[in-house]
Amino acid sequence: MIDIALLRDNPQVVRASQIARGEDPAIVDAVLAADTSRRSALGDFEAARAQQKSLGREVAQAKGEEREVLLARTKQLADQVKSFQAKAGAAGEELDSLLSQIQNIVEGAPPGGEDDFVVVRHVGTPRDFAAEGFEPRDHLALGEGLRAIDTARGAKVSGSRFYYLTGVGARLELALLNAAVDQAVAAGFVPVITPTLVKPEIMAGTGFLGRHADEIYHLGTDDLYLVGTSEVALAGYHSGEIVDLSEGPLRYAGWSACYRREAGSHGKDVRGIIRVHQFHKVEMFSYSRLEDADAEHQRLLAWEEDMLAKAELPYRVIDTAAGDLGSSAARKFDCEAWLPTQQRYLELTSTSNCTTYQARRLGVRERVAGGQTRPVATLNGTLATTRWIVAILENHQQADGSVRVPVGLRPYLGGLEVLEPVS
RNA sequence: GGAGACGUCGCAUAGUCCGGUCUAGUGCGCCACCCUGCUAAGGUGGUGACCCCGUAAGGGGUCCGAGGGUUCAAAUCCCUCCGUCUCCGCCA
Repeated sequence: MIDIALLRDNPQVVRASQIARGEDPAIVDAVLAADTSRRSALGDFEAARAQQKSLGREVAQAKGEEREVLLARTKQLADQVKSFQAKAGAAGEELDSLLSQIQNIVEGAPPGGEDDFVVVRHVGTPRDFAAEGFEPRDHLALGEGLRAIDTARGAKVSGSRFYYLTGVGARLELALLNAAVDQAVAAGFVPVITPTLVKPEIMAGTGFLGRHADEIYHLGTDDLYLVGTSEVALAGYHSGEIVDLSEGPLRYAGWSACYRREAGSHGKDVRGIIRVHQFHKVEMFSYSRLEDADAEHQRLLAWEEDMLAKAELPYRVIDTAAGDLGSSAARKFDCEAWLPTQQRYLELTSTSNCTTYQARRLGVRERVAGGQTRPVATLNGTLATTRWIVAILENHQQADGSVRVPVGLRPYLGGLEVLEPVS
């Protein structure tokens, strides 16, 4: 939810943001009109209600005939109040519905669509497998050789885009996630294991039930949603609360399974575990003051890069274009690791600054000097996911099909230095 | 799954049976000021959220777990739901 006051005072800012995202700017005028009619309806209701209350007090005092006369008047008024209230309610809903369609105001993101990202920097150098004298295997071939990844049985049991991680595969995932949690804790994050089923209002509050609602699993019997990231549960954690940010941002590191329907991605990344329905993720989540949000965003990005350094992966950082931002994000940076067998970069982390968009919907506020409250900013960023296994296997593979374990992960694998194929 | 109790403005609690004087009382906490050479104690006042009108001062409205209903009028009566607790059953 964007700030209606911003829209009233600076409608051109909102229009510009909509245009940058490739969305319809005309909705701004629809909101302004709905706002006007809601205010007028609310005024009618409140005036009538005030009259009803004061008459009610007179009724309580009055006796006999005087009371009868008053009762007749109040009965009439009651109908009027009811009808005004209904009108005001409807006008309010109309406004909310329009306002909630407006996505967060873009801040600093490059204009354009998915392909218009700006590369911020490259870190590390992709290996030259030709010079090393062998053809790199892809992550699934490597994973099968290591008896680490089993997509055939995943499909047998659960369908396409499901998999088993076995042996060193399972251990490697745990190693990654544990390394991520340890790093987060060292940086002051509170580690959290979150619910993965959430109520509709929480899912809607984080902005995931808009355009891409068909990406999300829904349990109809219980009207609960399976989260696609622990961001959802962590954003909901302080919903409806007034939080204290006087000591700096509140930082949580969520550990959870993540579920995605991957509707509309048929035929894309079908091999292996690049794009799957279920995976694990450690996610950083910060509640910060709005004026600290940019700095916090940069910190989240830096922590992501620390993890990538532990995994010893070559990657680039991109500044996502406005048209490719999620509805909640004002700005987003992705870190993409080099994938040798596909000669392309693969997203491993994503950090978004959602400014006050989610907090406004979820009612997360802070108290400021003077006793006033205002919405906080929320930010999130990836520390590790199952997908990282793809990049680690491919980038650290050796000619014999074994895989060198990055030094930073060895403590989490009992000191193991090389993953050896099972013959 | 069954039975029962409970949910009030930071915390604790009154009010609910019997609807209007609740414009929600009180204690604690907190804030400001006063007093006291410091501290403690004491005194006075204040003390929530959200929305609308207004430059402001100020005025008005909504909120007693949530949502409906009855009524001229609901914290109070009725219904549904949610949550917490206790007991029983069942399952890990």
